[in-house]
Amino acid sequence: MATIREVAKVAGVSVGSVSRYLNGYRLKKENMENIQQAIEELQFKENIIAKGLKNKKTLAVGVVINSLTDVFATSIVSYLETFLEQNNYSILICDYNGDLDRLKIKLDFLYNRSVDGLVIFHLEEKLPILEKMQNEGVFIVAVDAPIKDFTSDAVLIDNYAASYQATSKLIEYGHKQIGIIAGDTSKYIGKQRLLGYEMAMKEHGFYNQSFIKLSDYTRETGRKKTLELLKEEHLTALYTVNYYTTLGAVQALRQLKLEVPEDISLVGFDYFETFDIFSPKLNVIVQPVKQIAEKISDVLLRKLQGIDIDTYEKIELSTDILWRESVKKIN
Amino acid sequence: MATIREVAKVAGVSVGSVSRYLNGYRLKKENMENIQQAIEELQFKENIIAKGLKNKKTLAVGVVINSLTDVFATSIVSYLETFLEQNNYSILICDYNGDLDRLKIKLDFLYNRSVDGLVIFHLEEKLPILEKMQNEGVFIVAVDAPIKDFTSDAVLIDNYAASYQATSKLIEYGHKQIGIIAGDTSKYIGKQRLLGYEMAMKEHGFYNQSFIKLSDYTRETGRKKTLELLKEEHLTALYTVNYYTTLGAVQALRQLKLEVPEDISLVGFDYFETFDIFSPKLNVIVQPVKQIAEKISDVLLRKLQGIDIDTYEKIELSTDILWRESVKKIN
DNA sequence: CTGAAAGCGCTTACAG
DNA sequence: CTGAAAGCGCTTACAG
Repeated sequence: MATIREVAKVAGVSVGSVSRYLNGYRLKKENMENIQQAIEELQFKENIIAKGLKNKKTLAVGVVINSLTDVFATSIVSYLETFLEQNNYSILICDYNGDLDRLKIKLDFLYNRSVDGLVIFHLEEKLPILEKMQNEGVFIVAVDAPIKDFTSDAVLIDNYAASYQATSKLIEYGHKQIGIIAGDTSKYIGKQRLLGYEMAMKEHGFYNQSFIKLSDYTRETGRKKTLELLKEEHLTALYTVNYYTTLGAVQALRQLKLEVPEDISLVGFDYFETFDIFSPKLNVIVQPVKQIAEKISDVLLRKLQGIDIDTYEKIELSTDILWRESVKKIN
Repeated sequence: MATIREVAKVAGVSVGSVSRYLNGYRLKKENMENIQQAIEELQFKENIIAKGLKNKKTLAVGVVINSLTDVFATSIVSYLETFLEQNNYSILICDYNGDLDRLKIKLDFLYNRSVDGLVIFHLEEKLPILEKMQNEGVFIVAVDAPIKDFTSDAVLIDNYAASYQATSKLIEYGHKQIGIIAGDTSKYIGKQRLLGYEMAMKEHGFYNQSFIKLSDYTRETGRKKTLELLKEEHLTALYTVNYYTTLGAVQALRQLKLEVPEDISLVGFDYFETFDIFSPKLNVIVQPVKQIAEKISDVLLRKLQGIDIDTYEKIELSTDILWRESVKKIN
C-alpha cells in the first residue's frame, strides 16, 4: 500500500515526476529507471480512487440488463466485461427483473456511483435520470432497442431483416401457411420482428392475420400461444421470435405430439447450446453476440477517450441464420 | 454537481457540519433543516469517490464467477446484487471461462480497484493474490467450494447429503441398479456428490464401481458418458450431478429412445425453468439459490461493518429435492 | 525535463 | 454542537 509519495522518496524525485512517469510521460532516463525500481521494491499499486477524484473519472461503466439469468444478455456482458477490463474499465452490473421502479433505483445507484458510461439493454422509454446523467457527461449506449426521444449511441441488430429472411426462406421451402408467435409489438423489437415476417408474407400473398399470435417472450406464454394458434389454424411452419418463446413452442409441439419437421417446420430465434439437446437440430436466427459486445465497447471506449464526443452512432448489425434440420421442403 | 462546500455556504454552516449531517450525526435542529434545504436546492449528490479516498473504502465488492452464462451462478448473483445494492455496495463482476490466467488477471484487476470484499465462486486452489488481498483487509467469501489451505468465510451447500438423499430415495423406490454421471472428483463438489451416492449404495449393498462414470459438468460430456454407461450396464435409474450433465443425459436417453421413467428413472441436479419443457417433469435436487445469496451478503455485510472481523464462518445449506414424474417405483 | 504547490471532495481529531 | 485545518493519494498548471 505504498503511495506515490513513498515511491518519490525512494527514487529521489518529486511526486509530480512519479505521477508523470505513471501516466506515460518521458522523463530523464535515469529518473525513469529509479522510479521503476522503487515501484517494484515497494510493490506500489496506484490508487484508482485518488486518481478518480482528480480526474473526475471512475473508470467504471454501469451495465443494466433486465435479468442476470437471461443468457442472451449475459453472453454479451461476458464479452463486454473482458473488452472493458482490458482497457481498465470495470463493470457495475445491475438487473431489475422487469420492475420499472427497481430500474430507477438501480439507475440512481449508478448515477451516485458516478459511472463514466452506461450500457442499457432493451429499454425504450426515456427516463429523466438518463438525461441527467447524459448532461453530466455520462456516455450512454442503448443495446437491443433505441431509446425513444433520446439521442444516444445504440447497438442493435436488424430485427426486421432477420424476420424477413427467415420467413422468406420458409417460403422458398414451399411453405405458405406460416404462423408466427410474435413478441410485444408495442415495442421496437417486437414490432420489427413482426413487420419483417408480415412483409415477406405479403409479398407472396400469403399474409393472413390469423397466423399471428402475440406473446411476451416467456416460455410459458409462448407455449400457450402455440397451442392456441395450432388449434385454430392449419400451419406447415412456425416462426418464434425469441429464445424463450422458441422453448415454449417446442414444448407445445411435444404436447400435441407433432413431429418436427415432419408435421410442422420450426424456425426460432437466438441460438444457445441448450437447443442442441433437441432432435432435430433447430433452425434459428443467430445474433452476433460477440460482435455486439465489440461494437458496444468500441463506441463506448472511443467516447471515454474523448473522441467524437458529440456525434452519435446507431449501429445495426445483421443476423445470421443457422439452417439445420427443423425445416422440411414441401410442395 | 454541487459539493459539500457549496451546501455549507448556502446553509450557512461549515463543511464539517454538512459532512456530519450526511453521516447521521445530530446537529442543532436549525442547522439540520438549513442543510437539508440547501441539499435539495442544490441537488447535492455526495461524491462516493472522495468519500472513499478518506475512508479507504470503495463500497464495491468483486464477484468472480466462472461464466456469466452459467444460470446457476448468475441467479445467485442477481439476488446478491440486490442485497448489496440496498446496502449501498456495488458489484464488480468478472468471469474467466475456466482460464486460470484470466482468473488471475481479473483478480489483479479487482485488487487494483481496491474492492472492499470479494465473492469467489467454485475456486478451490488458493492463489497468492487472495492472500495479498486478505492481508490488506479485503473480506473474502468462497461460494460453492471452500478454498484449500485458506481461511475465509464460505457459503456452501451440503453436497454429500444432497446426493445421499437422492440416491436413498431412488433405493426406496425399489431401484438397485443406479448409475451416476459424476463430476470432476478431484475437486470438492465432485467428490462430495459422488461420496453421498456411494454411501447410500454401499449401505444397501448395491454399490458397483461400474455404475459410475466421471464427467466434467458439460452437456456434451454428460451425453457421451451416459451413452457409454448405458451401453455397458443395465440400469433402472440414473443420477446426474449438475444441470448441464442432466441436459446431456436427457439428450442421450432420447438418442437411445429410452422413455423416462418407463425405461429408466432419472434424478438431476439444479432446477431451472428450461427443464420444464421436458415431459415428464424431472426430479431434481434444488439448491436454495436465494438463501445462498442471503448468506453471502449477510456474512459479507457484517464484516464490512466491522463486526466479528476475525472469525470465519463456513455455512453449509441443505438442499431440497423436487420429486416429480421422472422416477418410477419398481419391485 | 522537473519541483513545489494547489486542489479534487470529502472526514475527523482538536479545540472551543 | 461546531469551526478551522490537516490530510486521504493523486494530477497538473506554473515557473524554472
